[in-house]
Amino acid sequence: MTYKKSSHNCGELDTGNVGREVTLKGWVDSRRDHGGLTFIDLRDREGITQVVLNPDIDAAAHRKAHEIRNEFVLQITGKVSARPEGTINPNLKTGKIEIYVDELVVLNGCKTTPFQLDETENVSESMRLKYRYLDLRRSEMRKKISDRSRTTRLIRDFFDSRGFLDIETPMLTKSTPEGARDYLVPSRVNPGKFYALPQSPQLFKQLLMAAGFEKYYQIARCFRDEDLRADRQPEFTQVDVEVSFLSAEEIMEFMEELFVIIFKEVKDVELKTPFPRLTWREAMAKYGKDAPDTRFDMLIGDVSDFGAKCGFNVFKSVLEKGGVVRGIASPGCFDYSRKDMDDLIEEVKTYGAKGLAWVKIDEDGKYVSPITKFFTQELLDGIRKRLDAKPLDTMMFLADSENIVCAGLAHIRLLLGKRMGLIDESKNSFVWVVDSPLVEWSPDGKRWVALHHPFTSVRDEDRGLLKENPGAALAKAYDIVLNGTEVGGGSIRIHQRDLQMETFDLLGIGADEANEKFGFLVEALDFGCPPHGGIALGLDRLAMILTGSDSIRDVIAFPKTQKAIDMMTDAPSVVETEQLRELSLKTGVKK
RNA sequence: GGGGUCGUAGUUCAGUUGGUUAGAACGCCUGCCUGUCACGCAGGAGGUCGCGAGUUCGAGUCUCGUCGACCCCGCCA
Repeated sequence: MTYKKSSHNCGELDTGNVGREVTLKGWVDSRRDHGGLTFIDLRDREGITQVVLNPDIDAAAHRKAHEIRNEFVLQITGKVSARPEGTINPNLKTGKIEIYVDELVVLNGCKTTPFQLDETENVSESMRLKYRYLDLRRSEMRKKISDRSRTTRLIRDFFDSRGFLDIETPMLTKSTPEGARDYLVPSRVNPGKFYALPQSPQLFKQLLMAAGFEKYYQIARCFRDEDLRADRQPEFTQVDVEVSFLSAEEIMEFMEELFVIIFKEVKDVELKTPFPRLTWREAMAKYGKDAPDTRFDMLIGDVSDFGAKCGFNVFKSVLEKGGVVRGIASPGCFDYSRKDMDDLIEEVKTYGAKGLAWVKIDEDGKYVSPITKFFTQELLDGIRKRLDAKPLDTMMFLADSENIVCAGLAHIRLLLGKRMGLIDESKNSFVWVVDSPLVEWSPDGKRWVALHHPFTSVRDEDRGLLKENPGAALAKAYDIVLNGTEVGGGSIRIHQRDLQMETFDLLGIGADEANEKFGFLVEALDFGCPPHGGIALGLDRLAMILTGSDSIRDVIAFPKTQKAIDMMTDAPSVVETEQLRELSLKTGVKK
């Protein structure tokens, strides 16, 4: 085999190179054998170049080409030629030229691949994940992974150029009581003790502020041992940011600059700033969730006041128990059959709703529904106005606790919004969701739990509420939402001991426990910790939206399945008893 | 922990009311072909219908169980 240095990649040759002797290396994308003449599309990361094997030019190379199959790895040397008239391929960047091969070296063969690497093939994901290295050769995946790399590059350049320090924080850290389940790592040197893999570098970045670094960022891997979803992996990447002395508003403006750059460079989209701001209460009331998809309207309306005046017992009894009645007008759903409506009812039942009431409006504006008899005309007209419903719409209502009503209607809104074509997929709708409650009541735990985390500061004007009415206290928190997906969240942190201890106390973390679990942080606050705050962006989710992917797995080179298994390596796996013994662990489940 | 969808050739799928030898496309193999680029033409190989029970004269098809992938609820400070 004669090794030769590549002179070009497979995507750059053009008519300007005609006559030159070149060497290319790459994979066989396809081979077209015409007996006398054989064409090979040679592919690398940059593109495809057609090479021609002609027995009149080199008989040996032409003979060898007969043995070549898809995905063989080749080194070819030959002369760049302009393609004959009528054989130019306009779909190829290099379509005006081709290479007449005088030396062909097979660098490696390739077995028949378990699935075709064509773009048109819709291969099952488990097959793709098992042979991920083949899946990643497909141009669609290559584009997604390289767009993600570009995004990462832009993020680093952005922070570096603004004086941020990239500082690494430990991966082997301390298990925290609150929040998600930790991945635990047994300590061999300290039998019976465990590290936790970080759910986020939260505490460390705050300590870096106490250390006086002022501006910190890190592209940090984080781990959560919870069940997976299309947008959730057990290990994921977070763009972690923390700054001293800046207000929430200043941090938001600063982050908007970053989003503007990313969308310009990666998607060539000009974002308008400032992004709209929505209070958490508004988001819940109008969209039913704290991560609203603001690409379309179809807003939820509260009709509890009308419900109280009607004769419909389902509404009245819910309201008497402190629940709410809310509705939404679904455009163009007048022709929905009984079956269609029943299907929608099944949808909302997954969120705990017991049913879904509906009133159709015909083209003359008349109400059609089994429940109209419980309402006066004035009530129905009032509801219709509140929901901005039009002829041929169907108004749908949920009556239940506020949480269930919000979740159910949010689902209906997204489902029908999508089905009715209300969502402009080309839009990139950012919105900041601000002023969220600091805590919410957990009926299960019968205690207050932090909506963000225990280090988030309450608004100055709400400090008194921590004791009087914790549920009404709002936080100095801000979440950034893109097209209905939360892509980041941040807050101004607590930087003084008193407030931190008071907040711990509210969350049921007593002084002793606080000292044991977070003593190092509380102590640091006492040693001149500056006011600080920050944000964490979900890089995987951002890349998912940037690349138009439906699943977070498409922007992660080696993701895990819904059962948190790596189909390629088969992790997690059983380990030797000896390994367990060294770690002072007992053998677990027998296999 | 719960609900749903799916599982048939290497891949993507079709398979009627339970009835003869389970099909198609692409891929693969052999041969022919000097202007193809989804090359073409001729021929060929390829199946434990995820797995295990059951019903039946007879099961890819019906029933139960089980395994796996995906989507969702719970969970994810």
